[in-house]
Amino acid sequence: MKNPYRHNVVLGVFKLKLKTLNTPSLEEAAAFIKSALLEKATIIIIGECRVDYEGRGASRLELGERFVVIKQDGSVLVHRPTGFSPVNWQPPASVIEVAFRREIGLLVHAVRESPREYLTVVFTRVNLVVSAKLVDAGEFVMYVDEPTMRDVIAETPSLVEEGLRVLAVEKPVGSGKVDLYGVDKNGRPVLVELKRTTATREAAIQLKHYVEAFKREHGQQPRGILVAPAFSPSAIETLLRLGLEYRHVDLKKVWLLVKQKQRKRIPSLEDFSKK
Amino acid sequence: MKNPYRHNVVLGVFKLKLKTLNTPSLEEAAAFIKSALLEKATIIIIGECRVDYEGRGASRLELGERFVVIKQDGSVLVHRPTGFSPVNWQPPASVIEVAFRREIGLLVHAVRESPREYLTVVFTRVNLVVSAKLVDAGEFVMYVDEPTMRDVIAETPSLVEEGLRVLAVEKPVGSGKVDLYGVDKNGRPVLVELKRTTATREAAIQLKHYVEAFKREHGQQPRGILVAPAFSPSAIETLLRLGLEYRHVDLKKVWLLVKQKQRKRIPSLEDFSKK
DNA sequence: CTATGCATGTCGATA
DNA sequence: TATCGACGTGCATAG
Repeated sequence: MKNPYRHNVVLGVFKLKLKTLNTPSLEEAAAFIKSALLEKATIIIIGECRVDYEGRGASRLELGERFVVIKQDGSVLVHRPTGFSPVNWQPPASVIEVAFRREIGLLVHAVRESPREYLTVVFTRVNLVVSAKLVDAGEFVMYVDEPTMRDVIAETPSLVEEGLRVLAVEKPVGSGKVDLYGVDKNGRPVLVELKRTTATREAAIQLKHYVEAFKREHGQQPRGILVAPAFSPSAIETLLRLGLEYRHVDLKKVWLLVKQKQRKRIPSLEDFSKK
Repeated sequence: MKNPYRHNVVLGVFKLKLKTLNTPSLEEAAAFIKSALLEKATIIIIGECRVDYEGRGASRLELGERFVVIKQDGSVLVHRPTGFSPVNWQPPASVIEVAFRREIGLLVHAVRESPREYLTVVFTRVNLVVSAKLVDAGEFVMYVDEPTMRDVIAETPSLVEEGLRVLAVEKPVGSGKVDLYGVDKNGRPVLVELKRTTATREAAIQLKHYVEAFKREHGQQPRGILVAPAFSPSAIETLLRLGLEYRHVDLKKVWLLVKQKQRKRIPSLEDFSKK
């Protein structure tokens, strides 16, 4: 047989280089995957497998149908048919070995140093293997996130309080950095801690830490204001108990200001959805 | 043409039901994916795409080659050729729509309510589509995690301190729960906070919160002990400043005790790896 | 449903 | 390399 792979198809040589291998024997699959690893391709394996992991934690996954992804940087993902998270994985830069063992099956072994971790996938059946050399230089921009929110409020401090003047962002205080530092209309120092999502008790405690560190370092008691779109009950209880303040911020207002700054309008997703 | 799909292959009907579609037109891909969605299959699309997201945040990903997974429960993952994390995603139970638009391309639109979030993938080229009905009832056991560590130490408190008696696990204190509550050999109350990984300043602050809440509720100052395999410098600094204690715990010892309790030995991964 | 805390969290920035 | 804090964190669990 000239070609050791059944149903082997090579497509789009000049663009995405992609190969598929349908219903191979485990031995054929092993050869195909080894070759794809040498090419540093992204590999997707669909079939029936068991998974063992040992490292920072330890787990065992019994037999079932899943798909396994080996990426071009050595990361490995084992995905079940439901759920966002992979059930098992190995981070980038893992060393990957593939072997066929007659008595066991197709082994995909990923090892990582520091911390030392092992992931072993044992396939008892392979339905499909895909190998693809993906080229992806597309820019990724997250344009509504915590840094954005911080910058917008730094430029428009009235969103927090009238008369507030912001003097620094990410000001080092103690062993950390407070999001915003400024003075209020009475000239009193103000520390602002920002949360993009609902603020928890932890955020209140974090702010308290900054307030105390500031007092130790500057000998002056600053106001501490926690700014967030919402607050958990325990956050409010803790804030009041610790003598701190809080302000709601309307994320929609922040977004509006962000979009005003961005000249080129980003098309709404509604434009794509049907009426 | 009887079959609207080129290179359509149906395999393993009695086991994993899998179909592939090679180098389809965008229109063919749309039809194939719609059909697969009706079957509630796991779908993998490999090709060139752009991605927009808007919801809790907002992002745009420019053109590049990726693979997109639509799982049987409505979760969507957009993966670049490197990295553990998907660059974009939609959680389970999202509503998915697929459409072909001559001027735009192949649209995969995933919408989620509460919070309202949109994900739109626009394919300009599709190299491969895979549809697979995966059946996965395999049990997943994580046998070294924080609850395990807590239970082991609860049964063997000498790992923390000689003479310590544990009276409660997950004891409610204030608005949270402390991992272990007990009394030392002198009858003084002890609160133990456990970390499975290196303890940070946050962990120390969390423990302090429990100690203060306990004092408020019981009128008695308890000892607070942070137990972890390692401690960051700022954690130690904070612990000392707050009058708290810390103890190293050897995870290997904990594992040994776990494995002793588990009668059936879990096979080592070394058994699979070559000599 | 919200609130809370763990996670093999991952990831990026920084010292 | 280790530490630190954000994350569209996800996720289970308790109330």
